[in-house]
Amino acid sequence: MSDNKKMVEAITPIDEDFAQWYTDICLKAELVDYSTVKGFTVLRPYGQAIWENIRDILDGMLKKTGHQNVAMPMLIPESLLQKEKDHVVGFAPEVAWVTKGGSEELEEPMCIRPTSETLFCDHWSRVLQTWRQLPMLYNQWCSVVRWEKTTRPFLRTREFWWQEGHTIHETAGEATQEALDILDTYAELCEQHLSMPLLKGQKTESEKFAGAEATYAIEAMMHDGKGLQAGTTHFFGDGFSRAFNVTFTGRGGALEFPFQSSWGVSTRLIGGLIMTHGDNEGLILPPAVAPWQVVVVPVAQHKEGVLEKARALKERLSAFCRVTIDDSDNSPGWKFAEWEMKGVPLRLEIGPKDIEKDQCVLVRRDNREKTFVLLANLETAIPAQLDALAKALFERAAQNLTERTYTCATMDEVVQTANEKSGYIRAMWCGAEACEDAMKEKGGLSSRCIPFGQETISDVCPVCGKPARHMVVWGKAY
RNA sequence: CCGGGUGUAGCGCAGCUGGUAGCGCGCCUGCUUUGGGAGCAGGAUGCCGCAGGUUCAAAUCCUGUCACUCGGACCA
Repeated sequence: MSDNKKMVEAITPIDEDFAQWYTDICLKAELVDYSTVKGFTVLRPYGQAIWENIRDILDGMLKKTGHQNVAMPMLIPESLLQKEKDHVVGFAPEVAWVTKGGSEELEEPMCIRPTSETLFCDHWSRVLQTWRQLPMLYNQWCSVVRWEKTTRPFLRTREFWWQEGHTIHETAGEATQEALDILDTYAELCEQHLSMPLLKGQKTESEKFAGAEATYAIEAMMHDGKGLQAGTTHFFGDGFSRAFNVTFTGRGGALEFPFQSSWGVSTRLIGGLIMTHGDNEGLILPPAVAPWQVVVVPVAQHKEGVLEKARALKERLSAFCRVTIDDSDNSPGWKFAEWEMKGVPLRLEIGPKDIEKDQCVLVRRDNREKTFVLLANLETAIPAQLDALAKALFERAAQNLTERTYTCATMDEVVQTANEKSGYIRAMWCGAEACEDAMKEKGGLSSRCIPFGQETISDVCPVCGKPARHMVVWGKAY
């Protein structure tokens, strides 16, 4: 009963100010702290633990499909960055430079990697000799730096943590297939483990990665209807190979250039989790990546035997789930609120009344549903509830994605929908960049992707009236 | 980068017609409590974002700067 005011003060209501609500959660759930340098954040233990869980899942998938981890240098000499033209034009405005070593001016400035294509290519140009070495399927977990103007925790920070995969192949077909396969891997990570439904598709020319021939993306939708590019994969053709003179002797004896792919997902996924699943009580974490899947909260813990029982339970549960116990001096109500803020999927309450009956109370974070469970049944009840919660999160997000996806045939419809609704708009497109710009000007929309599942809404581009070439999903994005 | 807002104790804020800093929460100690953010008593905590300037005197006025935040532009 006591103090709902505290809750209200603690976190901005989600419907009142979504952006502020998001920032509040990042801080109140103790995921991040700001550092003294603009745009750089500290990943606190709880945030880092989520990232490590995401990392471990994806790392396992990548290794299963033959990828190997490597570690590249952090600095890129200016001359190396310059080698691929489109690439340098795309990244030059946002790189940070190192110009001094100790007190000595460097002969050549070096940038802190914004991404490592150039480093991988430089390396391959030295080690690749024969087709027998192909494909090379490399990946690295690292942080990169991009000097962004506007920053927000997880979504856009000047330094962020990610994995970047880089592969080279004998043929263009294999490299393209790699980009598409990894897109599926990302989709599996998001949908199966993060309970985030997605749209898969190809990026338009203007949204493509600097230096790529084709960029593919998974696009998620946040609770407020804005899009989030959750991951991208790229097919480079042999552009980088040629620029960096990466060659191998082919099966026929001729010198050839390998075809290349690269791909990445980052700590931005954590931002996606927050904005997909969170509510007014705080974060809600999918069990697969929750640092704690269950929190044991003893009730009336000073009473004879309660704490001992709770601790024993925690030990028992640790055999099959990630579990912690809150045996601090705080009141039960305080603990409930605190662990809800942190998004722990299941709460297990145990007090004197339960102990008498050999039971406990399980409370689901997403709907606060309480169930009394016999202690003997926990080994089956907990996994079942975690599973049900993961599915419910996915369903809720999928419904949001479906309900907020609108279909428009004319420009009037597009503009009206963009003004009145928040979400994705499916509309046809002729392929001209000018029409993309017009969507931005008139509706504030950018092309999210050309989805793999194409449909024909009309025969013409709503902007210019010329024959339509693709159905594009448009939206406002983070 | 452009525009709005904000920097005072760990958090939220008051003090801003100049006179050397306060409230609530939290924190520490003790006792009582414990099924939705517990109660009482006692206690500790400040380079008032930073740097200059005006003044006998600056949290307060002026200038600059840094950071956070919201919106826009830009952008993986």
